[in-house]
Formats: sequence, C-alpha cells, structure tokens
Amino acid sequence: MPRHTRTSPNKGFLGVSAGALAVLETLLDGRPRTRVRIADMIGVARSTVALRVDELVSAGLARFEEDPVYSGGRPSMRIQLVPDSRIVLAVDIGANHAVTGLVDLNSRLIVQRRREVDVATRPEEILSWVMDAAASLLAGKAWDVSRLAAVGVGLAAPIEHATLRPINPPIMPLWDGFDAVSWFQGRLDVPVLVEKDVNLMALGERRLKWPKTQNLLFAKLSTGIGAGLILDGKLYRGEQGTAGDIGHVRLSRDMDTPCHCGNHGCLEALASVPSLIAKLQGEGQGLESGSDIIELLKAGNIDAVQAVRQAGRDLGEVLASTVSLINPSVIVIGGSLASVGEHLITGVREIVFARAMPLSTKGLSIVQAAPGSNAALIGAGVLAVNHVLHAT
Amino acid sequence: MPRHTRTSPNKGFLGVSAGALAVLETLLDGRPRTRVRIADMIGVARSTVALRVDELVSAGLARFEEDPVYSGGRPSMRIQLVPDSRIVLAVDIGANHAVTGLVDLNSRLIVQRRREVDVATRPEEILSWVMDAAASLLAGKAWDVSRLAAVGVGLAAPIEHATLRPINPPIMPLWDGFDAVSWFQGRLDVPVLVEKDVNLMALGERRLKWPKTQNLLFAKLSTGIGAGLILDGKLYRGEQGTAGDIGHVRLSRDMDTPCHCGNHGCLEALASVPSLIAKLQGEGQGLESGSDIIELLKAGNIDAVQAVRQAGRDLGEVLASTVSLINPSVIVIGGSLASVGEHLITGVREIVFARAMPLSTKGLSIVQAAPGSNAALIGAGVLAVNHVLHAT
DNA sequence: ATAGTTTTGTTTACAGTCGACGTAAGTTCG
DNA sequence: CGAACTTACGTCGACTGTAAACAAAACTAT
Repeated sequence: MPRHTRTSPNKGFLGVSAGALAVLETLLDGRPRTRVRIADMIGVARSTVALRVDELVSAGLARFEEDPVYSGGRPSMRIQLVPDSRIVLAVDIGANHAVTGLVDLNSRLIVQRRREVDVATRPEEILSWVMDAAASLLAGKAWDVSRLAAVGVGLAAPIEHATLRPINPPIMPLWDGFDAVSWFQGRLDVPVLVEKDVNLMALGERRLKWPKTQNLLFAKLSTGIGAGLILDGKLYRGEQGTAGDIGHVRLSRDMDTPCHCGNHGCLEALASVPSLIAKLQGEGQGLESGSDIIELLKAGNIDAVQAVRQAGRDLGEVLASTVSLINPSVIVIGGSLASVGEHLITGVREIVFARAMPLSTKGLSIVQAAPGSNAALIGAGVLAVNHVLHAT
Repeated sequence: MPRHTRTSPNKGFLGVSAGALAVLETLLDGRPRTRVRIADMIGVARSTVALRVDELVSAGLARFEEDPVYSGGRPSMRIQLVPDSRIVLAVDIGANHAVTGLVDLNSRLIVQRRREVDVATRPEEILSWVMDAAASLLAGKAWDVSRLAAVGVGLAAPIEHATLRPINPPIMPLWDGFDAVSWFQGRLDVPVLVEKDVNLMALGERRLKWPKTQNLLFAKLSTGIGAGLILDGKLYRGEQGTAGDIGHVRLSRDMDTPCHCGNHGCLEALASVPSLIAKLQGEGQGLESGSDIIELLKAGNIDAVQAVRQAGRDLGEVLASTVSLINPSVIVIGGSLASVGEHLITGVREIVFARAMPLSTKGLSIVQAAPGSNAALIGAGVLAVNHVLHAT
C-alpha cells in the first residue's frame, strides 16, 4: 500500500489543475484579462498561463472574448470568466426568514427565493424548502444539479467551528446542534460550508463594495448585536468561533440595565432592537416590532430618532475600542435600522471619531450596509467559491 | 530582455531549495525527527524528504543524530537541527534600555548584552553600541559575521509598516522616522525587520510557552499600555500597524481623569505606571519611579497593592471587550508590574471572567509573562528566522 | 511601405517530486 | 537460534509543472 496517496493525479476540484485554479482566481472579479496581465498578476511565466488558460477554456470555465484589444502591437485576446459555468447554492437563515439563491463564480446573486419562518419551524422543514427552492431555481435556468459546486449556509447563530454546528443559538433554539452539513451532503454530493451570518455579511459587503480592503468589520444591530471580522484579507473566527460577539461588552453609559446574559449594562441590553422597543414603549410610543421603529423613523418621530441615534452612540463606543484593537480600514453597519436614514450611523461616527486615536481613524471609513443587497447570500457564495478554489 | 526573471534558479535564502526550507521548518522546535515523520508532517513523499534532508545536512543546517531509534523494524536515523548553524541578531530598544543578543534557529537566546539609555540618547549611538555588542558577542563565540542571517529589531514605538519606521513615538521622540533598516543594511548585508516591541513579546511568549496557540494576545502595562496580537497563528498589525493600541480605550469607571491624548478616562490615564505613581504620591507614598512601586509591592504596602490590583481591573475591563471581539485562547500580561506577585493579573482575571461570555472564556488562559525571559529578543529572533525561511 | 511594438503559439529544457523496487537492519515468535 | 516480520533506507525511472527561447502574427507609427 502506498504511504502517500496522491489527491487525484493533477486535477483539482473543478476538473482542472491547481495552476489553472490560480488563473481562474484572477478572473473571479469578472473583468476580462490578457494572458500577459494574468502572468504578471500571479507571477508565473506567460507560457504557463497560456497552457492553463486553454485548460480553463476547454473545461468551460473561461472563454476568449470576441474582440481583441489594440495596444500598439499584436492585439491581445482577453480571457473572461464564464460566470455561470459553475454555481453555488447560497442559504441564509435567521429567526424570521429564510433566503436561498444561486450565486455564480463572479459572486453575483442570479436568482433567489425567500420565505418567512418563525422560531417554531423545524430545521428540517426549512432546509427541505431550501432544497425545493434550489431545484426550482435550477430548473428555471434549465441547469442541471451537476452545475452546483458547493453549498454555503449562513445561520444567525454561533457556530462551533470544529463541527460546523450551531451552539446555543439564542434566537433559533431548534437549531441547537443541528448538523446542516450532513443534511445537505445526504442530498447533494458537494462541499457544504456553514457560517455565522455576520461573517457572511462581512464577506459579502467586502465583495460588493470593498474588494481591495484587507481589514473590515461588519457590525449588525438587530435582535442581537454581533460583528464579522475580515482580518488580513481572511475571515477571522477566533479560537472557539466566537470572535465578533460584541453584544455583551459593557458600556460606560449605563451599568445598571440588566441583560439577558446575566450581566448589567451590556451593549445588547441598551441598543438592540428589543431594547429600543422597550424604551420607546416606556416613552408612550405604541409599537411592537422592529418594523414599527422603522415606521416611526420614516415618520420623523423624535423619540425614535433619538433612541436610534443613541443606539448608534452605544454601538460606537464599543466600536471605538475595537478600532483601537484591530485597526480596520472599513466598518460596515448593518441590520434593519442601519439603512433608515443616517441616524444610526451618525451616532456611531460621532463616538468612534471622537474616541479612537487619529492614527487609527485616519484611513477609516464607517458606512452603511448596502441596502437590499443580500450581502449574506453573496458572502455565502464567496465562502463557497473560495472553498472550491482552494480545496486540495 | 526576459520578462520574468527567475529568483535564483532553485536556491532559497540559506543556500538551499525551497523544499529544504519546508523540511527545516519542521525541525525548528529543536526536536529530532525521522524522515518518515517529516514526510508525514509536510505531506510530501519520503524520497523527496530524503533528498532535502541531505541538502540541509550538506549545508550544515541539520545533522543526523548519533543513535538510531529502534522500533520493530530497521532503525531510523533522526535528523536534528543544528541550531547555531545560522543565527540572527535580536535587538530590543525601549525608552530606558537597549538589549541585544544572538538568537539561534531554535529561537533560543544564546548570549545577550544590555545597557541603560535615556531619552536623550540618539538612535545612531544606540545602534552603534548594538553593532559593537554584536561583534563582541560573535567574537566571544568565534563566529564569523557570515553566520548572521537577519536582524530583528523591536522598538517601543508605533511602526509605520509600509516604511518600517517609528511614527510619533510617545516615549522615544528621537526615533521619530528613524530608518533602522537602512542603518543596519549599510553595515550588514542581511534582511532587517523592525517591529513594535509588544508584537515581538507576543511572538516570544508564544514561542516559549504556547507554541501551539493560534490566537494569543500579549498586553504590556508600563509607561504606556499596548498589546500585541497573534491571530490565526500570524502576527496581526492592522491596517496602519496600530492594532493593539488599547491604551486610549475609555473606561467606565472614570470618565473625568484627563489623558495626555486629549480625551478623558483612558485606560492609560488610569492604569499606566506614571498614573499609578501619581496616585500613590497623592496618597502620601514617597516614590518616584516604577521600581519604587515594585519595592512597595514587595514590602506589602497596602496602598500599592490596591492600586495595582485596581490597575489590573482596569486593564481587565478593556481585555474583557477584546476577548469578546477576537476570542483568543491565551492572554499574557507583561510589563514590570506583572511579575511582582499576582496582584495585577488577579485584577485582570477578576474582571475578564466576570464580564466576558462563558463560551469565549471557556478555553481562555490569562497568565503572567515569563519573568526575565527576554521575550522581546526571542520574538525578534522568531520574526527574523521566519522571514528568512519564507522569503522568496 | 517599412520599422517598431506587443502578443501569441510552439518547442525544448529543466527542476522538483513521486512511486517503486530492492536492500538493510532491527524485533518478534516459534 | 533461526525464520518471519517490520520498518527504514537509497536509488532510479518517470512524470508534471514551469520556464525560457524562438519565430510568427497583427497591429501602430512614420
């Protein structure tokens, strides 16, 4: 028996060599490139790139552009990704919604489907719906399942990264310990990735708006408050996968308000959507859910505006210390309240730029999440595509 | 003219091939290994490893152990690093001290030399002393300069990582913008690395005590307060190199005490050594420097003990939020006060374990820095050795 | 038209690695 | 005590990925 078994002679995951995958990676942004330029980018000889490009073309992953580019010498043919030659299934599941869609190699969301769920809906039921939706979406494009290269799943829950299972999810208790990887792999023979939703949103926002950024923090303010971190260009999860769990950092403003975690004065106890609802109810506003706050904001209700602004300040206080600690270049603020006007983000900016040191804030952008962009699905796609490209 | 010039046909930095460097890396911990085991570790065929090992042996970087290992079959010869076949010059410079030493490939500090400096000492003078010391230390071992593979320099200052120059160093102003890389490279023809001292201490502590840890935070409390981060096994510097600058995070305990940064209630304004001196003076203790605090601590002075304990709590408050954010598995507390009794670290533990979420603190160790270990020099060595091994 | 520029395709060469084979040198068991 | 077994060693032929050189192609500029 051979001691060292080859991982299939020279072909990688998509049926092409590892070198070809490196070439493919340069094309993932969708921009066509000449072979010379690709060679410069990845630092291998042009002749090698030419071979790998041919490989990609015959695998259907890339194609030559019709029109050559004139530049003083022999015109160059540009190579372009065939974005939908392979696709991934992206899934995003929260406490109240489930979204799934098909994402191409170019990380674009081609089609999607959404349904509302509630806490009582069992994981199996939701995932069955996802499978049905996926089949239907594939059929709509007349695509075979074999085109699917991977599945990326985002859950609004902490994920134990050794097993890829949710662990004590506060807002979707039925998912505790549910093994989505096995569930999908019993039905589809492709890699399945499971990830915390804020992490995917971080990946998605970067892909959409900040492709060159190496250090990005995505903070989501909704039922809970959490963050996803991209550090040195890579998703950072921490030792147990709890990195970014800033919801229970203590604020200096209020050390008394009790939090469901057992401590007092947590960010989540003061600035989360439920806490805002409670506060506004106390001020005599009639409202019950997060969307009611949005209505009040749109109507210009002063109490609501001030409450949200203050929530921004509270979040900003925590983010100020994270800026000192990890020195990111972009902070993206997401969650349903983030995109209604500028109230939330203004509060964040107010505190962060006042507190953090100038050297750290010099190159720092604090922005709203792109509304309606489905960053989580895009992020799931990015994660899955990346996995396929770098898998051994 | 060839478009793509080879980076020297097949030999890497130490005069051996890249594959040989991969083998060398497995030996860096000093433990001897059989060829079969190395092959398993790095995932290449045994025959290849055998070739690379021969390469290393003939380059003098490794040697065969005398005695074979008996294990039921043909005895295997184990390969061992020759730790001092190459060495690096490690340098650590603070406001009041300069230390330099020779570190071997095994990251052990072989010899060192120390001198006191003061803020008025010019960089050129200090580095000249370093060069003299290095020459003398080399001579003491009868080693030629050619044995030197790199220089690693730690400075108690923020480093602009594009230029590797200190930028607005609060405690060593003469170093502002000083280009230590050029200075050394005018005298030695080897790579020169410059790094913030806390970053090196993080690397050093990991090498000494936590070799398997992927996520470690080193916090240093002295004149200033700063931290070095190792995330996913790599030094993390942040976008502008200011990651870990936690000295000016605002505390909830006191929002009034002014800080030299212009804000109020910063950690550094409340828990740094100068602030402790001021506080103890206010309480009628006669003292002037940090070492006086140490004397008081050793004498069991209650005011001093309580002040240090409180400093630990203050630091702990900031570290609690960093634990939430980056979820490390080890926090090392360093600085002169950290190793006098357990007062400081007890304060840190008290707050961190009370505040941070159980999932994050489950696997978390909070420990004192190894006293007298010269972790900064070790870290400088680690950085330099790593650079040599991975340089193209 | 001619010279210059830049990309392209092809061919040859080479470095690195793999897997196999035969051999060496112990341990274990009958 | 010898045979069978186990494990490691050294060498060799083959293959793969890449590099470098060359000649041809297809444009622009003069």
